[in-house]
Amino acid sequence: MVKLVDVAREAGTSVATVSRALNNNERVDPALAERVRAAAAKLGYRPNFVARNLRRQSTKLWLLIISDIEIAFFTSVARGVEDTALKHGYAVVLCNADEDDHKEARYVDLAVAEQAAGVIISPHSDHTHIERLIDAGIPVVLIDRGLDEPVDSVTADSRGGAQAATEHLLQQGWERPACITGPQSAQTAVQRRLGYEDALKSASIKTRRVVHRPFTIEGGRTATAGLLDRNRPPDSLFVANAALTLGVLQELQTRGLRPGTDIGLVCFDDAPWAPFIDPPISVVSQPAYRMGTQAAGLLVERISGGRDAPPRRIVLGTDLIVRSSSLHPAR
Amino acid sequence: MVKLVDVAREAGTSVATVSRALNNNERVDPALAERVRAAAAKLGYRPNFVARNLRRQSTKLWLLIISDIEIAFFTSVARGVEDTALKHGYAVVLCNADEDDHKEARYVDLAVAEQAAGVIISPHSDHTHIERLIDAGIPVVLIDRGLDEPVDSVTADSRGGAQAATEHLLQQGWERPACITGPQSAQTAVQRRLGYEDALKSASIKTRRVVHRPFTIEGGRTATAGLLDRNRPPDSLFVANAALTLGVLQELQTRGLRPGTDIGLVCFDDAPWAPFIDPPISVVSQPAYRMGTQAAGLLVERISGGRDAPPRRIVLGTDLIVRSSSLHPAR
DNA sequence: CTGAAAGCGCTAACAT
DNA sequence: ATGTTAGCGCTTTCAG
Repeated sequence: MVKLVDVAREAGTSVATVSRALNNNERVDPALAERVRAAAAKLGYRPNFVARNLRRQSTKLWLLIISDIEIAFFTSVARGVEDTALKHGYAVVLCNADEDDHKEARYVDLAVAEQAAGVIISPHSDHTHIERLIDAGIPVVLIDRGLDEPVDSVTADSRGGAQAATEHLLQQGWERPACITGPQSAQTAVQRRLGYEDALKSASIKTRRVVHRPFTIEGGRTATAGLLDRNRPPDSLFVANAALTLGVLQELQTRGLRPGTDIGLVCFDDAPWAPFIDPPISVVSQPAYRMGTQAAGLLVERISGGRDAPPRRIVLGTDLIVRSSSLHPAR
Repeated sequence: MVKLVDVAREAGTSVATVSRALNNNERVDPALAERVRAAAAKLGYRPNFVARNLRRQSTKLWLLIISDIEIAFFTSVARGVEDTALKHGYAVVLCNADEDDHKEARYVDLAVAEQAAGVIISPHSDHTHIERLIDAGIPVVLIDRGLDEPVDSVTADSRGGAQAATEHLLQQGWERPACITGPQSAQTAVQRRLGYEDALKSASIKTRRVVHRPFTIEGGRTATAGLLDRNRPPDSLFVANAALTLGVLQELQTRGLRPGTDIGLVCFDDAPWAPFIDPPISVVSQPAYRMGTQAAGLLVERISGGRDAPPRRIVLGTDLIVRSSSLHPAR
């Protein structure tokens, strides 16, 4: 490993000058600086971030802790975060917490141990993790899911989107909707359920038909099976995310039920494949990429600007995109 | 920030003892050790990895550098890597290089600067990055794409899979296939093209009809449009990944062409949505998760075992899954 | 079994 | 403008 002192010797100067020249923020004689850069290049010098970080007591690294890497929504968010981070000189690494408080804790520990410059996280349910970050003085912004903590956050209007989707189903003429949503521990899952119930309430429908499952394909499959095996099965479904939807589709196919003909279907998240399903799926679309850029923007401000500024909560709207799966055959 | 010396004071001992007690690898008096642990807990001590890493000159961190986070294949790989890494005490963070040599270079720099314990990477095209890692003494294993470098790698048999897919198309009775693949710079893209051409050769078909595009939805769309606008358009398509496939589907839908009826279609990668498309898509399936676990296993061995052991190249087989999109209507 | 002290590579006072 | 040096928090000899 070639280090500063080696470069200094090669360039015939001191480590301090080399450090200054290479970080080209201090005034150092242009000719000398050039000699230093040449020496560094010749020796193939690479700064040791570990040492630098220890000395500076700060890094240029963000951790983006998401709850499930296999959900397309989060990968779009990640893109947004990344693009913005890059512009401001931060590197961002992704951590997959997998809807698991334990794994999430591991990554939070990693963030404080590595002295991350900031963290963007879609928290599962354990708010103590967020507090740990705050205690360690690491700026945090929540994404996708808010918490009661006084922290910056960027979320989509899950409740409103769910309500709109359900109302659409009802307007189409479907009469016995059901809601398949994520685990009680995930804020988005309950918000979407609440929005669904808001719509039922407005329509004076008493029967709720709500089922909570993990946000997985398997969860969607078993939820659908359970619902359809009831005495009075639902005639339509509001599904709270794309993974669940895949499971719903699977179970429907198994039973020979066709969305839009035999059963109404609206889903949260506009997955890229939604338009090509048979029939095309009606969805509630979230501005995932923009959520990422906004969260990153908030983090940048929090880091450089006012550490003590009041927390900001950004809530972005959702769009209902009607395709065929939600259309009632009688109309 | 509470540090070792604080814990030492609280426990009435020295930093050395605290360090030993907390890393519980040295022989230290059980009673004292207990007192130290209590003090650490009371003060909420968290080790500073930056300092530890600087001293140890090593970390427990892996970087997984993938070429596109939005491709489901890579997210499955990531799961596999992660699960295995965890078992061996490593934390893994994901880096999205986005099929961009520049971004890839940034993350490679990050790996050496942060002294990563190991790197798993699906290289784009620039083998100098790999060399940089090797020069820095960081164990590397390639995934998805091999290179000529003497490094461990885990890949799928892209060429064989592509050949099988194309032969299947031909056996079905399609006569004028075309191939939509990724950029020339991606090894998988050319391997799949080669497999496609192998099949044509065996069938004595001279017209190649190959188009290279970025591995994106937009790439698939424009490729399809270009192909269909030719004088003698193809009657069937072999598509080299899932993102491209989405674009193909889009363009086909726009033109009112139905796969399996108007045009044959087989794709690489068994995306979770493939069975639910109208009609269900025939695919070549790669064992993504297993590729991840195998790569991680290789890395563990490389780190702990023989640094100088000869490189191992693992090639996993692929499966052709026939659904409806590839079936010829005349049969 | 425990403590004192050196030093990982770098940056930032401080001195010149 | 440049050099000298202390020290970031930790681990690990080396003494005791």
